[in-house]
Amino acid sequence: MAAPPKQRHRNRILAAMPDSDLEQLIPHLEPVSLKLGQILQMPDTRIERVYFPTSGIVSLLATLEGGETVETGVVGREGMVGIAVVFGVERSTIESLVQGTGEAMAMKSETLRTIIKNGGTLHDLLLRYVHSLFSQISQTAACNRVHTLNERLARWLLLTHDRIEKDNLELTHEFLARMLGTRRAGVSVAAHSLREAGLIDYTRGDIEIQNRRGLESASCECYAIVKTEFDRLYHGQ
Amino acid sequence: MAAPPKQRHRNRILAAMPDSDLEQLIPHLEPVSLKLGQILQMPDTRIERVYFPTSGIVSLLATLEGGETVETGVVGREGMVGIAVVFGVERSTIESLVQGTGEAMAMKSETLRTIIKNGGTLHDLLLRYVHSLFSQISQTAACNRVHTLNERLARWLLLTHDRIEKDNLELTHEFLARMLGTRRAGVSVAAHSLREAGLIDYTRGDIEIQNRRGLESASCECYAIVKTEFDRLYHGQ
DNA sequence: CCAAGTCTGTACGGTTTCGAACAAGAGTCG
DNA sequence: CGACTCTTGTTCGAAACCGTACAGACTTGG
Repeated sequence: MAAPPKQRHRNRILAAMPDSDLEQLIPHLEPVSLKLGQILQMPDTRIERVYFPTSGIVSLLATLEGGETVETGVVGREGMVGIAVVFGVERSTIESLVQGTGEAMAMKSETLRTIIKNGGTLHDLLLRYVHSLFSQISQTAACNRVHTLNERLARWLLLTHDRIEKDNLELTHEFLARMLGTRRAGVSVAAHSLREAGLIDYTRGDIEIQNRRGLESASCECYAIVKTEFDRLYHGQ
Repeated sequence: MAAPPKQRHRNRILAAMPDSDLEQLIPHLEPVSLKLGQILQMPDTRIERVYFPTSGIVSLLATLEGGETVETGVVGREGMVGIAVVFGVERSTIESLVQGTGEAMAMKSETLRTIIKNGGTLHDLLLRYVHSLFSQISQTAACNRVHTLNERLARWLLLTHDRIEKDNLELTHEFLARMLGTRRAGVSVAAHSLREAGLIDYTRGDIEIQNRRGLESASCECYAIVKTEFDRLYHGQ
């Protein structure tokens, strides 16, 4: 039972394809659900499928010795999970973890490889997407170096808010700590101060965005930079 | 006056191309020298040319408000400067700065775009290279978050040493600070402690690697991870 | 050879974050 | 309901690093 066409097009990459090209893809796309905490791709493991999210959000994580993790990028319905396949490699050091429940259209890596082998619309779209992701990761690298936890938390909430498309995020401080590469206690303190400022509210495992504008000024410049680059992706240069 | 073929092949991407393909490229390649401190690409500015270094080393920098910079990746003779062109975009937020004097083969962005439009060997090689670069930047993002300045300095020296292919690096603490996204004074202290440990020696503007093994243990895991991913690039998976 | 500029050594108090720990509230399940 | 687990609040001293400043050593140019 295939998903309705509308659902399919919620992914921005698929949506940007001409109907004729998209129709060739459809037989190879399978709707799957993305469950919170699900690992779509393990580090250093063969990538079997790629995912075009239609809702929900996926974190790209770098893993360090001792099991510590740091988020380096996020993928929502503007992108695809499994870009290594576009590069023609079978595995990568990055872990892909579902951070917000949702749905996606999945495709076998092998199929994608065949389809993009000789260029074409999808290939072009994916490469442009890779550019945005590249910008995002670079900015994250700089951000992690120089900005405070408060700023980074605000940035993270904004980036996630943009992708999840609702006002409440179901996640714990512990989870946030693993994304931000810091201690749970640190997140609690930072979240507390954002709450004090009236920017967010939360109870256990549920954070609510209350004042986006406020969050934007509490955040570092990195949010705006990454957002600009993503907007450019789908609205020309 | 064209550079001798041998010089040309010092760039690993070009070296990996079959002779027949490479010959088609040669007319479009122009030898240029890379001078310390030279900016090959400015952020948010149209990328006119791409560079295949044959020696020397180029830093990829993220720029922050207030002019602070943080290095997110490095390119030596294993790669190409200007990957945004591969993605089909004209500009990126990244600045490319020559960090070690050397030489490169340059090509017009427009030419590269035409050549790789319909796939081909160069396209495949570039994509695989992008994967390595991707790994490097992701790792840097995580590294910047969790590792100490001492560890990161050791890592940086090793990555640079691998690319510069000589034992002395001509650069000041001030320069290193801009790469590592920290204070000059901080670098001086860290460098001092590496010298105390007998791993490096230096006078003003000149750092000498004295004990690679030692540096490797002083460095964080990130060096090994990035190196492994690059080695894989040119020696199969 | 002297003056000016550049580079490194080092110090200061202050901020951010760390690692670790314990308390208390909220939900869950028998 | 009570025991248990999960989540958040909060504290402690310690570490890393910050911004700033100044001194001294080295280099360069007149």
